[in-house]
Amino acid sequence: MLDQRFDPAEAEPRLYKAWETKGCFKPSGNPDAEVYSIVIPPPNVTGVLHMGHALNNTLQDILIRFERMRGKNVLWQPGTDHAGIATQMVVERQLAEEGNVSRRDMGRDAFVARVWEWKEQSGGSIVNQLKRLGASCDWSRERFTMDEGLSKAVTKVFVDLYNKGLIYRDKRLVNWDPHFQTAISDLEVDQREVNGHYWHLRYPLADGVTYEHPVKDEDGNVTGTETRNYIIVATSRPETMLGDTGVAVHPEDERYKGLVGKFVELPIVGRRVPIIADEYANPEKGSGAVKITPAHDFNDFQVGERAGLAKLNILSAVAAIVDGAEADAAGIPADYRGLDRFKAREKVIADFEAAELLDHIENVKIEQPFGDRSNVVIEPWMTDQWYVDAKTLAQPAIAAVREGKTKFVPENWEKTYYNWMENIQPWCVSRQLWWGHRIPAWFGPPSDDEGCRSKTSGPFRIFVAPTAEEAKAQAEEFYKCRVNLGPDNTVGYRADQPVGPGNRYTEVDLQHDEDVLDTWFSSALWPFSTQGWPDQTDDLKTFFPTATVVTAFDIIFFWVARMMMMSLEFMGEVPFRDAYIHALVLDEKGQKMSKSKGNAMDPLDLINEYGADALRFAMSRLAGQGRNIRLSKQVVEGNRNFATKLWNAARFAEMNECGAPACIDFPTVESPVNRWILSELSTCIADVTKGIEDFRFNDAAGALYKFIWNTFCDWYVELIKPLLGGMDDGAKSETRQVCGYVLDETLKLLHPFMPFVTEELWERRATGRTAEQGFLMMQQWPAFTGLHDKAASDEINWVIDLITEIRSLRNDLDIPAGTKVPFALVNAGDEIEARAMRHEDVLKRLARLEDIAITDATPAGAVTLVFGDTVTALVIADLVDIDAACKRLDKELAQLDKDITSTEKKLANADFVARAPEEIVEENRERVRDWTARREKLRAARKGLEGL
RNA sequence: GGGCGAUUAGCUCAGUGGUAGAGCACUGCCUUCACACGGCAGGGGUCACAAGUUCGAACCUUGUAUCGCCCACCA
Repeated sequence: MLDQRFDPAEAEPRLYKAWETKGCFKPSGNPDAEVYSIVIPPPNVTGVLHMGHALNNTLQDILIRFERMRGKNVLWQPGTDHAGIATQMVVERQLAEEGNVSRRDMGRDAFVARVWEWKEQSGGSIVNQLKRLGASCDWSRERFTMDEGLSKAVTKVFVDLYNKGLIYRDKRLVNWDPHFQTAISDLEVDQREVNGHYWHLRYPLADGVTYEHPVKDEDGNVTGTETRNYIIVATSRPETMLGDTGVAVHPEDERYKGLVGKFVELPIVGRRVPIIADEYANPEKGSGAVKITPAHDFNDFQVGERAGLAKLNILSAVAAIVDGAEADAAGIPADYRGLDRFKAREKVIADFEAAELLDHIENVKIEQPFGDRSNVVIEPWMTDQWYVDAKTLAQPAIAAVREGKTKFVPENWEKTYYNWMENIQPWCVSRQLWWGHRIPAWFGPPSDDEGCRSKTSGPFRIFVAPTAEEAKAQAEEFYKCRVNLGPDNTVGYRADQPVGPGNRYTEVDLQHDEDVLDTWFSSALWPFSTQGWPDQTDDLKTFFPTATVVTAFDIIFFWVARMMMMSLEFMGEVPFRDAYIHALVLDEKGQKMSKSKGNAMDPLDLINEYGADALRFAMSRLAGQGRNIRLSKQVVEGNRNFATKLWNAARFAEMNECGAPACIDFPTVESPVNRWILSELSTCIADVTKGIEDFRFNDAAGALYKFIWNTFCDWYVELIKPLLGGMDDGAKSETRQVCGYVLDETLKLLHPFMPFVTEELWERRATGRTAEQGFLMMQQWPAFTGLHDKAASDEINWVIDLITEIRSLRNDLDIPAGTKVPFALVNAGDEIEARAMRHEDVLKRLARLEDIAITDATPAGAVTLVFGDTVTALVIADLVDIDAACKRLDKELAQLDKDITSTEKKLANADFVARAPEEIVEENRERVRDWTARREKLRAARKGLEGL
């Protein structure tokens, strides 16, 4: 006997373990079956399950369980991502808490060993959390982006791209994160609006130059000019003036035209820098004159390139402090050395103020770049980094989507994809971290006879190879001398080797690049690196390309686009046929959930409280395409209630011995109610199947909710109670079979969404089921082989409508629920009378009727109920509230009058009749006929009431 | 600055040319033998606004307003 409720806390872990132990998550390996594979978006190894993961993996699990039940050879490939910055951060924090030495004191090898240790001990707890959610990944194949195999793939891709000229080293401005002390890619920078200032600084003009500057009154009208021996520039970052190498004005700006070609004398550093004309200067912004710091600003960099200005690094590349070799050349005073950039800012302002060169300060909101993980202001920096030629790789990736080889769902994300891909910038892939894939590049001294492969050649000769030994061999071949592999952790290279005859070195030390690759570089290979590439494994042949990738829109650029590029380059194929882009999970107010806002809901809390099924179904029902999901506790609770409802339906079945039938011979089913529910089931199967196929999870879940609660529980169960309690053994047996069958089929349909409660019920309903049939999750997906019996549907819908009408009337007339009322059909006709008699028990039971009489005249003291246009039925009651009955009729009559009038008006319109499709016109005519007939009957009933 | 999306019942959202829908919340009744995590019955909307196309518009077109998000080099 089933308990009154499902206990998820007890059942879910037990069921999950049973599935996993029995190997249910492994691919079937059936060579005749179609293959269906998904690679999980690898969560960070440091990650904890959040709502986004919960949604993302629920949707994948639905697809996976669905296709598995459809008999496909299914693989859901799991794994985690080494997450360079995040992981390094976690371990460094741990070191600090334990009072240990810092990473730098520890040294690279020891630190990396320590991270691995952390990973083995505490990494990947998210895997267990995914199991709580019910994710049916094949964990025996779990991968990690820093596995040996995946690292091999990463190295190969880097080397190959380098050899193809698609990876190169370049010195240009990068987004420098001063907190983590590494370069980051454009995507890892968030623009945030903050309260800031424009400092309007006076730069004295050199060589005694002066000019006339317009003076404005308070209303902005020019009232005259004043003579100035300075030019004003506005800046939100005053400290960068230390690295200024120019001042730009717009060529058409009348105010400054005369100053182009002149110089300013830069305060503090005393450097002469030119005033140049450049269209970048916007006369409307600030003072119209803009200071140019090419080494610390992306715009200025380009202006500097055009004007041939020097690029002076004034901040140290180790921390955001004023330092570095070039600071000397820039003439920066000694008391600025070692100052933090913001301290330097204060000092610059103070110095300007002291020199009476600070014109004024303006309070403004400014957009500032922040590191998305560090949350500190990004410093644009001139450094040598590795870049991927994304523009070249993007072309086939764009074409593949245009040709429909990969489809985005919903389609509108293709625009976002194109937009980004068509404007893609070089991808900076080197990171100054220790945790990650070390870049397979070795530096040697430059040679005179051949420049190195980087765009700006720099002082290095670069050897890129899969292993140090191969790099060494390359170098020996190149230098024609002895080559040593330099020790790790030494910065730079030894170019101080003696040069021999013929301008050749006699001995060379190679230094392994210190940097590691962007984490997303390895993620981009995930669909094929997890399957054994670069080896041509069976898994690779079987499961690549994958069917679908499921991810949130904020990952399109980071991951989806890059998988497309890498996959097309190295596999010559798209990595997935469909990219399903789902929404973000927001809180009930539509705010993005975040720890700092304190509005984050923990999926594990919800799972503990309501069960994983409830959370999964809640999200599925809300997962409409193109919509964000607003989740609240209340919604999850509602879906837990749904699970209880299903559970109790099964309990009802159990009490009434509705077991699991071996099979149903549909054509032999006799009872209309059973034929009706089988028809409804067919429709439900079609809707759910189509819904999942089309990634319309909310439609599929909605169809199930409606079928189970409204159709099965509210009506079918009630309608069959008389049959189950009746004397007709044939009907009873048939009903038990059909009820059991429909319930079992429903469990299958619901299983991808609510795997636990359905599996539990399947097991508990095992009576009559053979052991070999096994788990519900391994059952075959229901096919559309039920039946569609229109006559049965018409009949049962008639019964349902009649019961509803009578209940409504009873309610309006305040007839107590317990009171049984006599009921009569008046001149209803043979067919209707027969139908009513067939369902006499049900009608009496559900409408709470005393009896059903067949008459040809309205009984005395009765209230008539007009049901449909052919049936006149009536309710007899001793104490009827006449006023209430009249009111009810009047209300409906008023509505009918309104409807009839407006429809008649429509039909009187010649254009409508002439141009609208015939069936629409006929539909309207029929409507008027029905309504008019009904109105006549209602009017008669109204008259009858007045006589009481 | 560019792009995308949204605006339908108190709330969350379906509905893409033919009589406005669901869930939750709300109101009333009901401890009826699967379920009070329940049942039955209700109330509640000029479909943001304006113009246009059409016999007919929540739906198509254009514009406006408000909100949200993404991208973009921080004077």
